[in-house]
Amino acid sequence: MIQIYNSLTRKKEPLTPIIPGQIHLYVCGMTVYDFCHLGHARVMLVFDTVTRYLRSRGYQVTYVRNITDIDDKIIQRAQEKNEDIQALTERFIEALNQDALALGLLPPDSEPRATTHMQRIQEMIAKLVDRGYAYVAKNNDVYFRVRRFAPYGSLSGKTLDELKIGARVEIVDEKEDPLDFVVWKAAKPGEPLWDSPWGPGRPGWHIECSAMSTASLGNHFDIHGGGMDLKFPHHENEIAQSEAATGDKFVNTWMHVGFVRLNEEKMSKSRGNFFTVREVLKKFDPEVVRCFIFGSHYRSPLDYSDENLEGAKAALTRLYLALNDLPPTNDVAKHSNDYVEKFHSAMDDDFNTPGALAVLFELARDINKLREDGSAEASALGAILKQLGNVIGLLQHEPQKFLHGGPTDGMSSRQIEALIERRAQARQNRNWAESDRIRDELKAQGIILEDTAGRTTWRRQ
RNA sequence: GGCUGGGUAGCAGAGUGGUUAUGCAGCGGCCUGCAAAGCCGUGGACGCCGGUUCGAAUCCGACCCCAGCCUCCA
Repeated sequence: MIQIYNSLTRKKEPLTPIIPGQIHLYVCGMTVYDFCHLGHARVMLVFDTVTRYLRSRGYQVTYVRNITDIDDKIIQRAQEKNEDIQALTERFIEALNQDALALGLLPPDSEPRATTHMQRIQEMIAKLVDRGYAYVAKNNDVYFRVRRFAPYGSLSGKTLDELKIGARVEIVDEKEDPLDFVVWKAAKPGEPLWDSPWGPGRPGWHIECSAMSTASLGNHFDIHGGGMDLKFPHHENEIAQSEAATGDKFVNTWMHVGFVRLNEEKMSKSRGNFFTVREVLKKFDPEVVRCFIFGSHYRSPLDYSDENLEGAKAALTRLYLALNDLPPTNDVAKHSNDYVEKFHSAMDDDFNTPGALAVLFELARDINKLREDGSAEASALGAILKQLGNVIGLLQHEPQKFLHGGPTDGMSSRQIEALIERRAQARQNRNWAESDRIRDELKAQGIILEDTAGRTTWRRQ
């Protein structure tokens, strides 16, 4: 039984699909005015793995990840750069696609964009206005009437009065209540606009996701995900708008991914303390990034540092070393089900990837042991290791390709192998001084040699 | 101030009312020309104070500390 922690109830709950065997999943994706950083990568990797895992367990998953391509920040950035808004968003959507590909993310089943959902957005706003949940203010903005929606605050655990005490919201005279939020913004000079029954303008951010998610997955769907920082107000507002407009329950399970931190501080665009995906991938293999992200639970904070990435690399190298040079086999390992069950029980428990990784390390150890005993069963266990690794997007390379991979500015394979050949001759002549000199020379270039079973293998540090 | 999440061995990081997490690092051994990798063994932990219990790091209560949200943010 798969259990997922639901932010709405603050409890782990059994996954019970609305339509048996199917999971409809919506994730708030990027606002495209800059490159993805590691925080975005974490969210995308987590839901990539949620999707992969649920599919491996037999669910038919529909994974929708939206693109916010109209928003204050985008307009602001376009003005700063003196660039056309659409040119700017297209540029960063292309960058997003490159990063997603580099990270080995499965493409979502659909990637709706806010700008292509204007009709749906306006239909929802019209319903909200009709039903008295939203009102047109004197400045022609349309606001959601927060006090009209009784459950408001249930996701974030706040009451309206608590919110009011700490309110930092912009005071707009036109609002009936300072906590009311905008669903349609009247056009300002120089800003992009769409015609609407309330005059020319553009949608508020929150209504975009309400419209895109319900358009893609129906009024009521299984899982909605995003970063922790979206819980309030974004997701709280989505619930209010969607349920007020459709009259249906919106989402069963809310999943929120913890922050990536840098020096104990949240990594974020507004603070400017972030590493982009492309910067990190210059230094580390995408699977190393995956291994780093999955080394902690998706809801916990995760501290980025080069040391921690190096640790993930060492861990992943251990797994690949266990798989390296295993002869192929069609045999099935005797105890394979034990490992698979253990892996599943970790993942079934709210996607406990660190627990799942621990099973992979157990497998690696048992493979190494069987190898030492000269048992042919090592290969069969290797197949299980690879299969389970693949479920979370790891161990997809040929082991040798991973071990030989790394910075492309170093020595070429040919140069390395020539030196290994020279060293082999020295060793044959029991010229240990020369042999060790060559090994040290390679070490200085980040190449590790291993003499095993009468031959020498190498890998990049 | 309110709300949310967290404090686990040198570091990272799961989990659990009594029995090995796991990875990196340490120590001892095996293997090796020496290494590396690997295997075996091993030390070291659950923020503080109370309570419940035969037994709590795990449950309950208070407290301290950290991060985040309450304005845009994944």
